[in-house]
Amino acid sequence: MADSRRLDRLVSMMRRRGIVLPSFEIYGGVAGLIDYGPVGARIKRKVIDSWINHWTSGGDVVEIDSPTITPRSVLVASGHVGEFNDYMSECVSCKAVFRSDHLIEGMHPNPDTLNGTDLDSIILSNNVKCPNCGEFGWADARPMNLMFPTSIGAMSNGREAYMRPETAQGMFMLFPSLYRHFKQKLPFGAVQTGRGYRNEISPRQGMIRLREFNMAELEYFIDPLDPPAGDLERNTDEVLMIPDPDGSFSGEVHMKFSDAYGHGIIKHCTVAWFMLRTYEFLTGIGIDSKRIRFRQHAGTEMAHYASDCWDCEIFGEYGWIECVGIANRTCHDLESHESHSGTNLLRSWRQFATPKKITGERLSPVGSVIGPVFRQRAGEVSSALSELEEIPPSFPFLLMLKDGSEVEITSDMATITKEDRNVHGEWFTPHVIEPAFGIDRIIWHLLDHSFVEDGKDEEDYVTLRLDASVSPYDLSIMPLFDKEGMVEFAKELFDKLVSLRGVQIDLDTSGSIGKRYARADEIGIPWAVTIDHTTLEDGTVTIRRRDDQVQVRVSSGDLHGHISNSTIGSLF
RNA sequence: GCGCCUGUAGUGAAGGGGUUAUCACAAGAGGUUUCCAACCUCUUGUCCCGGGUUCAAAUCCCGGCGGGCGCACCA
Repeated sequence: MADSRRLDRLVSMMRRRGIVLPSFEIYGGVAGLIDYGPVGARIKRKVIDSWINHWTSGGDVVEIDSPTITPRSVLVASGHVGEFNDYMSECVSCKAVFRSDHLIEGMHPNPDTLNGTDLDSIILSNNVKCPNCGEFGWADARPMNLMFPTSIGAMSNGREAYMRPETAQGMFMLFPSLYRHFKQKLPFGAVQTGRGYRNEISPRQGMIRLREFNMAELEYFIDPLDPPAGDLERNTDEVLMIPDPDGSFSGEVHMKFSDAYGHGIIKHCTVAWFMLRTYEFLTGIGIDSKRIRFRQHAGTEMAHYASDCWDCEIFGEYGWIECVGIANRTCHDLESHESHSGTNLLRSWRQFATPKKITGERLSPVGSVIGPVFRQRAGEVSSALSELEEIPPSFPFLLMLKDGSEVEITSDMATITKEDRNVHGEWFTPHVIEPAFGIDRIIWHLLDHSFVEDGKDEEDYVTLRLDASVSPYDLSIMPLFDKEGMVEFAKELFDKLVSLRGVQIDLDTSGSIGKRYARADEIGIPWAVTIDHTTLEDGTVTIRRRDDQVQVRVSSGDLHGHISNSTIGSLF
């Protein structure tokens, strides 16, 4: 954060050129909401497309898309309703606000399970002091809900719902379909990009903390007994990592991913693999590798669902900012959704290498006795009997039914049968490894790292050195002058090139040629094609490389081929 | 949410209780020009919103909204 004016100039440029701007500005604006303008929206589209392609090109990951409106019950099961409903207490003398459960740390075994009244009485009876001013007066604890509530249905009695705080739940909901799609074989994954919502208390730092934000998440489902990993040797960069300070390593280390896993810093091989893939993605779209680091969460700051967690942080004008979270969510989500929804569809079958021979004893209900004794409940009793895993040592005994009630079973109600059977496999709940990307934060750092100012002729000349994969236009076409048919030639060339699939061309005919190069450089267009007199004679054009202004001359036919193959760089 | 600072064309700034609010760059039209923000002419466009004080408010006061920083919160 050396030059605070650089931040101002970057933000000004982003507004002026239509990259990122405040939303609803003519009505005064809304904190925490931003617009991507005409140029920014193209950059964002390219970043998201690169991201989806990065994860799905291996064939084991598919893209899905699910609603942002999410029924309350889903978010109760996921833990978000509890987690995002913290109570806050306000000091009456200095107006400072604190999380109520943090104030009574150590005074109750589970402070985060308490309601407002309980919290208030514990605060009162323990004479809790305000950490800020030292006074003892507290206002009633009030819930702070970071989720946007809404309701499904136009009338007031609609079903309770929230705008999703993350996209991950959509992938969990779709697990049965994914399981079928992948022929019932782990591992597999699903990605989703889209909006997430968090009603932040005070959004800050431009587009870093937003109330509505773009996220991109991958949920990768694995067998915990057979965790997959790719080739960790394939990237040999020494990457900055900050291991859990409570672990055996402390401080910073520079290490290859394979070594960090080998030394036990990264605990899970799939997590290590996704950290490597994350690093490849970020550097691939132009994030400076020297400004990337991975930080392991300490046990105390772990999100409620995660058992091991790494942040990928990127350094920019706001310091180190978390842009990606890579978490081992274990079986928490799927298991919780199974129990809350009452389904048993969120599991996977694990085939044993060799079938296991089970020999054991089982109770067989005697219908002729159970029927007359239990009447309507006879069916429940019978199934509970045959599902008993351990046979009680003696009769009579008490049998617990599904509804929690107990019945007495006498020896004439069941016979003991021996059974031998082959078990070929078992059902289990898959574990989930989740890389979650904050797209807006990544775009910010792309712009930050690309924003280069150099004083040509004592002027601030701005070049956005975006990687071609994320630049808003593939190239800019500029007729040198507006005469002798140069503009007409440029328009024909434009029409030919934009007919190519996915190619975006900028056509700029106004102002001097130098001004047009400057305009194109400022929004990061990597190539500028100039139409000049020679073009009119032999059909060749010049291509100028943004980052060093070097030009080459090619036929317009060659240009066509190189554009469609994204191989313009090979001409230089 | 609290405290301090702050809000003037697209961007950056100057000014300021009283005629039509100023400048640079940017943008548009035309001219000129044989490749890096050149030049000439013309043009478009601004005092965050609401209330108050006043003969008169963009200017002073209050509130809201937005922005920056610190605290708190959050990942």
